Amino acid sequence: MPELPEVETVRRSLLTLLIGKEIVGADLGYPPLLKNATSADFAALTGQRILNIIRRGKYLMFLFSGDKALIVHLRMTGQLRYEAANEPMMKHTHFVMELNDGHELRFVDPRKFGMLYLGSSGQVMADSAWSKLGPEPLAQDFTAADFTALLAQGKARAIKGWLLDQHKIAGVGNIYADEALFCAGVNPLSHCSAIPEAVGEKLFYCLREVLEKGIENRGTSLNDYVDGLGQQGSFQFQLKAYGREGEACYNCGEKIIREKVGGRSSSHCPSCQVFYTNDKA
DNA sequence: CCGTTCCTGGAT
DNA sequence: ATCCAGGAACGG
Repeated sequence: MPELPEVETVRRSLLTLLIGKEIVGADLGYPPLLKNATSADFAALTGQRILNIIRRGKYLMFLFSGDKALIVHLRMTGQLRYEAANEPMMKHTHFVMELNDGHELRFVDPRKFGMLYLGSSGQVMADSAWSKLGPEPLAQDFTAADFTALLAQGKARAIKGWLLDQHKIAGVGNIYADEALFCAGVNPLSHCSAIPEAVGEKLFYCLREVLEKGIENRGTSLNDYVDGLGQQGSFQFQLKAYGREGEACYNCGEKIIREKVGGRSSSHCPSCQVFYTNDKA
């Protein structure tokens, strides 16, 4: 489940390996992944050089010469792998970009949930949800005051669903949402606008902390996630809420429980995560 | 705003 | 054999 820290780790792991490389062949084996163009368009990347890789939320954008760009969203099980051309192709490899260094950039995605967009950088931002994303939680000019002001606009919506809404804040998924809420002591069902300002600020700093620690630890590898070189992260060993159902809370010893919030499983401590509500008792 | 859907592999 | 994981598009 690649979220912001995992996607950023993939970006960093690929960056120096790919910058300046020329694409000498491009094959899209499963065309439905490419949402706004054809496999012939994909093949036409041949001859271009890779200029940069940037990230916004959980989206990666590869910038090529010739004013071309490719947006890749890994969704649940997508992997971008830099592999030697003679390495056996993994099952569920859906695109291959041959490079002029004897390697290939391969996209592997068992569940085929991934999304690709191809075109000019302006086009791919418009065709994907890139341009509709909320602020980057780690951006230096995004402040606690900005965050609490946005939070207040969430009104009676459950904070968990709000954190997962990419239009509000970019890059947060189920794991880091649960971790941030645990860190801040906020129940996932809490109403956004009922969260006291000081607690909202704490949530902001907690969110940043778990995302930064996630990046420092090169991501959370629970099921499928690996970086561009196939290496696992280690943040799964530092999780305090996500996936700890039935285990003792590190703060109070109470058992962590899991319940559905907005259709998604949510792990939290029933004792030290406070439920803030707009409803009058 | 919420629920449903996409898809496969792993757990039960 | 059935259920579940869940990011985001889509429909209501």
